[in-house]
Amino acid sequence: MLIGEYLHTIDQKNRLSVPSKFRKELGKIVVVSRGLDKCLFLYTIEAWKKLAEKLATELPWGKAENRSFMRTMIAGAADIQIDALGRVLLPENLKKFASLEKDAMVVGLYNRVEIWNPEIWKAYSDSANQNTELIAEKLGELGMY
Amino acid sequence: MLIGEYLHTIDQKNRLSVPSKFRKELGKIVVVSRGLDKCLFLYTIEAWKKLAEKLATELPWGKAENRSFMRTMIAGAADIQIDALGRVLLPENLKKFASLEKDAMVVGLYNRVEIWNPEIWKAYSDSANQNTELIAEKLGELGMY
DNA sequence: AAACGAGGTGGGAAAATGTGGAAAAACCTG
DNA sequence: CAGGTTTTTCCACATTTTCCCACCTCGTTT
Repeated sequence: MLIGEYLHTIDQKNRLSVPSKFRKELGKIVVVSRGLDKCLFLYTIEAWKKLAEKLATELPWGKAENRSFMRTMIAGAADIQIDALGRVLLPENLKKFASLEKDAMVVGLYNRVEIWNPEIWKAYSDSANQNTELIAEKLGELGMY
Repeated sequence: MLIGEYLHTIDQKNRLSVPSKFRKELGKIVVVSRGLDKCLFLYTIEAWKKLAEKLATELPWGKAENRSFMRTMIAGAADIQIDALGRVLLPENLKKFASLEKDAMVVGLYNRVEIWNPEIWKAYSDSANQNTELIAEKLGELGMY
């Protein structure tokens, strides 16, 4: 179970430490792809295969936006080996896609990890937190109170 | 059943004692997440997994508000091991979220624990107590006389 | 009232983690 | 094939986190 926020730095060689709490679950090789909302998605191989299959079988090809979504997710993906010290090497194109520079916010989302530019993340989560009623409503729907 | 209010201190290392009465019920590992009204929610790992599973599998990410809610709840949470002396280590981001500094009010609410800044808690419960009529009314609605 | 025990608090030592850089290997190019 | 450049592997440091122990306070017991 991948949860939590971690602020890490990207060094001159484009290496980024994976939070140690995530390493065991992620394994040695992961898949990084373009995500939604200007961040990167990082999956285990298994989770990625499931997702890709779902996309390929369940997403109707008729809609242009679906084709576009699939292409960005799958074509832009790269399988990356986590090095001996628990770091991933970010490809230049993905780094640019997510506006990543010196720092990165690494967040766990249950079955995937997202990598954000910290400033964009802050702006995003600040605006999300202002929506208290929405959160309360959703929590209620889920039976958490 | 988790009930009662306890005023505890957060030490320099961000550790907070869980009231001993709660420990048995909570188990060794808990999840702390952003709650409502600027407090933190503390769940058992089982309760949390149910919620996270629902979030991850049932909420379609097509909708932006679902993604936002997921990120708030899951990324803004932390799984924490209760140490040998019954303390939890609060992550910096959650501490900030709930405006926690030196002291914390730890409150049992039947099936979850809430962690409050004591001043906010006081203000909140004071204002709640002024609404005696409202409380009475709610009790009535629930069929409690 | 002293002794005792349980619960809460604080701090030090040891281990783990994150980061930067050097050495080695692979790659490309002229 | 040599030279230079990039990529990968490895090592070392510093900081953070984790683990462990000692103390203090408060309430209860003898």
